[in-house]
Amino acid sequence: MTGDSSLTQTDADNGGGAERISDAEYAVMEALWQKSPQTAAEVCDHVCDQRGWSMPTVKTLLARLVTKGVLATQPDGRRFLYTPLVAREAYVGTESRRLVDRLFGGRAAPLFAHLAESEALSAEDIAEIEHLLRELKK
Amino acid sequence: MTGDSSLTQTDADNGGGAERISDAEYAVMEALWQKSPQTAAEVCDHVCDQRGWSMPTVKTLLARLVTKGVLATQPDGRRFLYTPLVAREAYVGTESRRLVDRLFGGRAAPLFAHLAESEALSAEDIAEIEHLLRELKK
DNA sequence: CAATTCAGATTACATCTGTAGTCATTGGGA
DNA sequence: TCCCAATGACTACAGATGTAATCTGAATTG
Repeated sequence: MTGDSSLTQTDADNGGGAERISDAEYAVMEALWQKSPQTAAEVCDHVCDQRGWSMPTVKTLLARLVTKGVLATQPDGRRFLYTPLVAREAYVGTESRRLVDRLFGGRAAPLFAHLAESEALSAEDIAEIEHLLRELKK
Repeated sequence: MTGDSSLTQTDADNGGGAERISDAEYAVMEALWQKSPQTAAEVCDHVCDQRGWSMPTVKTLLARLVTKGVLATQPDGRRFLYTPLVAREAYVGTESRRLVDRLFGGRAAPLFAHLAESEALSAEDIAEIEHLLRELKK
């Protein structure tokens, strides 16, 4: 399973999975996680308004993400199609764990407690979490 | 209640509470949250080994934190005592919310679900969370 | 009282980030 | 066929960050 199709990935962080994605870069990833592949122009349609960016900015961010090895490019005529190489799930997982590790000594309960205390939990959230707990105990 | 003691705070982010604390800076804050006030040397004792830093590095970080308005200084003879101006609670709250907003659309339940799925929840965590839930419902 | 030393202040510098401008190429329409 | 418009590549540049060296002034000590 070496060459599926023709996605090109710049060898960057294969393996460790470090390569942090910055705030601005994250916005671009969001767009691509919602739908991919997309051209730079399409990505811009999704984010330029929202963030007040111009095309060059998006181009730069896309390029950086390719360099970081989290986006793959695929030539499509004269332009490129961009596809995420890391799943949103993975990213979200890494970031969540980072936070829990840093701020709560790796324990999730204190985070939960904190959210509860700061009233960041809606009734819905609570109901949903109870449900999840029941699932977990099965 | 204007002049309690003689803490000096550089006017920086009074009000908004933005002023992000960087990763390295966070390590310094951790030390001061554990015990304060402390001198630069004491802080270094706590973090220099851990992070492989030298005194100058700690000094720089302390200075930046003072500029950012999250540390207060208090002269003590020829040196300074540093004290956090923002509580750990507050910081942790802000950062948690940031994550939940960015990654989970502001909902805590999906975060919880994610932690559950990725087995980041220990049995202890679960028990504790159940307990918290019961508290919440009272 | 002078020299050493310690602490803060200033300066340094590479990299990362945010945000863009400009250049060069190339496919498509006049 | 030739020029224009679109597109990726390269360059730019200020501010944040990580990490530290050096300068400077004052306290300690012989």
